Amino acid sequence: MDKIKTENTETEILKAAKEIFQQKGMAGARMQEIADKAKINKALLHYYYRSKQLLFEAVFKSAFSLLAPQLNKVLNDDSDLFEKIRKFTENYVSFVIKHPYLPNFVIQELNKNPEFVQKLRSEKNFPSIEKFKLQVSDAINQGIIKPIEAEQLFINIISLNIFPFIGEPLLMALVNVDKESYNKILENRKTEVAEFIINSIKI
Amino acid sequence: MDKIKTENTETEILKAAKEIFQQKGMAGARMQEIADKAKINKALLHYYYRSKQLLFEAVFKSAFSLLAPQLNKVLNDDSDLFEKIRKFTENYVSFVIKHPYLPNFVIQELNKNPEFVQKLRSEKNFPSIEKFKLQVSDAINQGIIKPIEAEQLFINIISLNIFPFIGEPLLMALVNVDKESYNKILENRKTEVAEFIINSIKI
DNA sequence: ATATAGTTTAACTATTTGGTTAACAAAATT
DNA sequence: AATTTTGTTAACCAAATAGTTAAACTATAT
Repeated sequence: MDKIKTENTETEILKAAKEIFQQKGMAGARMQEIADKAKINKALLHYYYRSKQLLFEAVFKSAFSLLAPQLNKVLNDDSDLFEKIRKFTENYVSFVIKHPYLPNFVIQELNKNPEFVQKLRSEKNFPSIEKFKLQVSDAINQGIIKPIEAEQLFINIISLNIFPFIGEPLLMALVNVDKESYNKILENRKTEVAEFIINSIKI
Repeated sequence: MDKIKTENTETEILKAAKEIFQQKGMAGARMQEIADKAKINKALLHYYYRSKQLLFEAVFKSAFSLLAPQLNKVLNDDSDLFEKIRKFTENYVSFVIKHPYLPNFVIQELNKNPEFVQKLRSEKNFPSIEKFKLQVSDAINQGIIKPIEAEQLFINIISLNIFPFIGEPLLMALVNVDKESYNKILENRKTEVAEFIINSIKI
């Protein structure tokens, strides 16, 4: 089947490109290396994706479309605030174990290319904070949590969950543990982080 | 003066190299661009630093030696735990405003080159967590704070302080504010973050 | 004044790298 | 069965890029 063969090749390329781009970034990635990993000729990369830039954009969009639903779990989920924080924290660790380089990749390339954000924003499913804001102010009015700006709380949640992965090599060195122990620490954070946040805001 | 002239050129190169490497990373930086920024011929870069790799290492070490004392403020300062958290948080924001690309640069290059950590570890002034551990367990024993592992608390402090800068483009988009408003949010974090942490752990 | 050591440049080289071309192979279409 | 379309490759090209060389220049010491 032609269709199947094509789809396989195209998927193979995207898979290989993801690995290389996410590990080395746009600037550090080499088309030849991607071709090798996909076990095809370099010209085929250009046949399917025209240029390094376009291949990169395909990888980037695909990465972001995996990350966005994760973020939406904090922002646009209907569950109760505390429950939401607990679920997100628990899920996020599992997510990053499946896609270890992904969050770092997205953040890194956004830093080097802040105008990308505009492109992402216009797309559907781009996470919005509005609902979360309402939920936080409701919880404050109902006396469930102490006054805090929703933006600050959101940044705290995201920071506590994402940074331990992005800063892994640095944190491992500072905390002075090996990979195995660090993984245990991360595993513990599945519950630890949520309780840390809830402790801070609950009345 | 010969000496002064040499030192100026060498310093000019390092200054230019810092800017370029910290913004674009090892892979994205171009020797020509560094030479242009330092207003010298490209051959002079090699005269003073032999290779891109060596120039990069000079920049990296210099960057880390600025970051290390900041981290030591949480780890090896003598002040009281709460006071320490407040001071660190306050200082860190000012530090990053002075060196916007620095923390991201260090973390990014460590991710792409985890073996760098070994080189850094052996150097003096490499931050150690031991003192902080004692301080936390003392505070727990004295009933000042709830039980928490020092490692987890440390990771939380660092995450809450560093990530808002590293994730700036992403967070700005998610929180849906412009640069000016985001800067205000960061400014507020100077006190906000410390209180968030202390609220969570104090009894 | 002159030798000497250090500094700087223009021009060059070798290699890497993204991208192209032309020929070939395999399917799909007629 | 013939032809068109799609997929794949080896060989090639031009631009970019790290690094080199040799000569010129500058300042200091002799």
